[in-house]
Amino acid sequence: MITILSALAEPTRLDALRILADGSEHCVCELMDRLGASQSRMSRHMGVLKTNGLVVDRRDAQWVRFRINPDLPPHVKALIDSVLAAADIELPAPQRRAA
Amino acid sequence: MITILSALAEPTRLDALRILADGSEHCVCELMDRLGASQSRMSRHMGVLKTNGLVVDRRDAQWVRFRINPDLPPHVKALIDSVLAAADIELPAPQRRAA
DNA sequence: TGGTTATATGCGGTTATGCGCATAAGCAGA
DNA sequence: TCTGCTTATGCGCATAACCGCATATAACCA
Repeated sequence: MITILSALAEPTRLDALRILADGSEHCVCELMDRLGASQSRMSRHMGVLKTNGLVVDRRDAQWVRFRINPDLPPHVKALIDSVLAAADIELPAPQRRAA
Repeated sequence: MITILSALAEPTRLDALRILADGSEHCVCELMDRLGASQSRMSRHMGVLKTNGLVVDRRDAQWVRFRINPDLPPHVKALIDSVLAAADIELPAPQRRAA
């Protein structure tokens, strides 16, 4: 639990998880681009998420595709959902001008 | 959110929160004793929880009584509940011998 | 005032974490 | 095989986190 919380307590990792939370696979290069992270930084952060069992990866030609670990224990899945939901509330939805 | 997760990602702090989760007040000395933590360590960890708004304290004679912040935003309260629930599942209930 | 209990904090040391840079390793296509 | 694209990793650095020790602060009581 401590290691899971530590893994979640880092902005780039949390952002990556949010992207992965759509349920589909994303390669490191996409995450780098979308999060503005350097290659080594992104790779290491994904390594942390993988080591802690939060994500799984798969080699696909030159790419490595990450997705949320589909075999996550239910209470861990619930925890991640709580974290992402709380983070969504914390950053208020982008304001758009009234019409 | 990151600061909250960081605050939760430390064993002594998480254990302290679990004790506070009964809803009542607990002084630092009680937390020290129950968690086997030194005085300065316990005081500093409670300071972190306080700084991050997870708990509030109150001077009561020589004691300082801590309790979960009653004004916690609902999504943060839900997050803490998820964490404690997940931690409870992770450490299985202590086995007791069959009769 | 002086002594006791409870809590906070300054300081220094050790370890952990995050980063960039350079480079290695894996894969595909010419 | 050579080249290019993608990802992983060794290394060193800077900073943050955590700890114990000693001391300061606060409240209580005699």
